[in-house]
Amino acid sequence: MTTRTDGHALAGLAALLADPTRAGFCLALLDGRAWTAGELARSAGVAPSTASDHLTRLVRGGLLAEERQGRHRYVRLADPSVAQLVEDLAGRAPAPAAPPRTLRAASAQASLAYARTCYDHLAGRLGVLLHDALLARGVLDRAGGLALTPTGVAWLTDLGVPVEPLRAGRRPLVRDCLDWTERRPHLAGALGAALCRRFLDLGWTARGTGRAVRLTPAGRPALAAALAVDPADLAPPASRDTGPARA
Amino acid sequence: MTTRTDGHALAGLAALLADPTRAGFCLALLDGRAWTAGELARSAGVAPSTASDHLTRLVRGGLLAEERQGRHRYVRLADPSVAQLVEDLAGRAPAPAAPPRTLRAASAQASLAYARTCYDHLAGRLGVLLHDALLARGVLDRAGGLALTPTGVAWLTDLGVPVEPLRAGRRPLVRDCLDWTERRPHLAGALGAALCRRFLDLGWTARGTGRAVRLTPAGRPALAAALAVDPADLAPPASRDTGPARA
DNA sequence: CGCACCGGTCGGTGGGGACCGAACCGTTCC
DNA sequence: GGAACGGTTCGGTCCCCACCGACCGGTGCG
Repeated sequence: MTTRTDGHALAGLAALLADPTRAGFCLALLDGRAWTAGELARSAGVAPSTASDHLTRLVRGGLLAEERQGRHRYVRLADPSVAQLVEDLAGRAPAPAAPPRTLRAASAQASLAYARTCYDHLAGRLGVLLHDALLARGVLDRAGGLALTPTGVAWLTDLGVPVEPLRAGRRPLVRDCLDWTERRPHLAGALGAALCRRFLDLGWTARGTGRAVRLTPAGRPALAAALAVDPADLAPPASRDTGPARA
Repeated sequence: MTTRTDGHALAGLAALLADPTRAGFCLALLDGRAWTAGELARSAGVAPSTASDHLTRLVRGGLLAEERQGRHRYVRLADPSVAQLVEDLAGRAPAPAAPPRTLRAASAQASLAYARTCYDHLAGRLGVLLHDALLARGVLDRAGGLALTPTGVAWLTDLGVPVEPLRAGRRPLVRDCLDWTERRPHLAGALGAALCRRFLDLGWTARGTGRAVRLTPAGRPALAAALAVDPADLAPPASRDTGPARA
C-alpha cells in the first residue's frame, strides 16, 4: 500500500542520531534506565536549554519516550528495537579507543568489561560467558540460526522463567548482540532480557554504579551450578581499590 | 580492550545517512547491484560533482565499496550488514506515502509489490509467501527463534542448495526482514540470499526493470511444487499494460 | 590524434541547526 | 509566602555542509 521509503524520511531519522550530543544521550540511555533531562545535560556537557531542545526532537522522532513526574522529565529509549538500532550503529562506528587516564577510571572500566547491562540484557565477559554456556549446555542451538531448544525450555522453567509469555510479543526470542569489549556475541532478545531480570530478582547479580553489574557472593556458586561451569570461571577482576598502585 | 563507543563516532556514522541525497543513494543501492556515479547523480537529481563528493564520503565511512573500471566508478553497499542497517532504519522511518500519479507508475509499483529484491533476497508478496511456505513445510521453525530444521537441510539439498557453505561466514543463516509493502517478515540472511540466487539460476525467476523480479512461466509450477502450495497463490498481479484504463 | 564522455577538484554561496544566556513557568520544600 | 530548583521558550550568533559551476585529468571511440 505505501510507497517505498524515500530518502528524506530516512535522512530525517538518521539526522536525529547525527549529532554528538543526541548520540551521546542515546548511548547513555542504552543502560535501559530512565534519565532526567538535567542528568543527560550534565553528562553531555551542554546547557539545560540545549538538552531540552534535543530531547524534544528525539521524542518527536519516536526514538525516546518521556514521562513527566512533578518537575522532572524522565526519558528512556522508546522501544527495544531502538536499542538494537543504536547498538548496531555503535558497533559499526569506529572506536576512538582513548585509554583511561586515572586509576579510578581504569577500575570503573574493568568493572564494565566484566559485567554490565546492554539496554536490558547482560553484556561484558559475564554476558559472553552466559551465551557460550547456554550453547554448551544445549539450552540454545545455532545449527540453523540461533534458537532455543526443547531442553532449554525445561531448563528455563526450572529456573523460574516461564517461556510462553516471551513468545507473545513482537520481539525476537533470542538474538545475537555483538559485545563491544569482547568482540563476540552475547545473548539479547526477549530471553536475554528475561534472564537478566531473573538473575537480579534471585539476588545472583546486583546493579553497580552506572551500567555496571556485579555477581553477588551467593550468586556465584548458584550461577555456576545452573550453567554447569567452574565457579572460578566466573571470577570478577581483582579489586584494586584498596591501596595505591603506581603508574 | 577498547573503550565504549563515544557519541562523536556514532554521530559521524549517522551523519553519513542524515542527508537526503546520500540516503537516497543507499536506498537505490539496496537493490544489491553496483551503480555508476552518474546513474546515482541522475537518480537523485544532483550535479555529478555533488554526487562524487557524497560517494567519497560514503566510501571513506565504510558504507560503500567502490570498484573502478575504465572511466566508470561503480559503487555498491560494502556489506550485507550495511544493507541490514539501511533496511532497519528505513523500516522505522515514516513512510511519505505519496500515491502514484501516472498509470505507468502504478503498474511499476504493482510489479514491485509482487516481487522484488531486497538487497540480495526476495521481498514483496512473493517473498512473504516464500517465508510462510517454508514455515508451513517445516523447512524453517520459529518455536525458539527463527531456525533451519534438519528437514530443511534435506529440502535445500534436494533443491541444489548446499547448506554447509552458508554456515561458514559471519552472516546469520536465517533472519527476518520486515517487508515494507506487506508489513510482514520475509526471509533474509545467507539462506535468503542463496535461495534468491538459486531461483534465478534455475530460471524460475528473472530480473525485471530495476529491483523488480518476475516469476517465469516455467518457474510458477516448479516453485509451487517445491513449496507445496497452490500455483494459483503464486499469481502475479493482473497485467494492465494492454489497453488504456480510466482513472 | 582529437572528440565525447565520465568523473574529481576547487572556490563561493546559502541555509540549516547546535549552542548559549536570559527570561519565564511550575513544582517542591522550608 | 518565599526561595531553590528543574525544565522550557526565545533571540541571536556562529559554524558546518550541501550544492553548483567551472576547470582539469583520464578513458574510450571514431
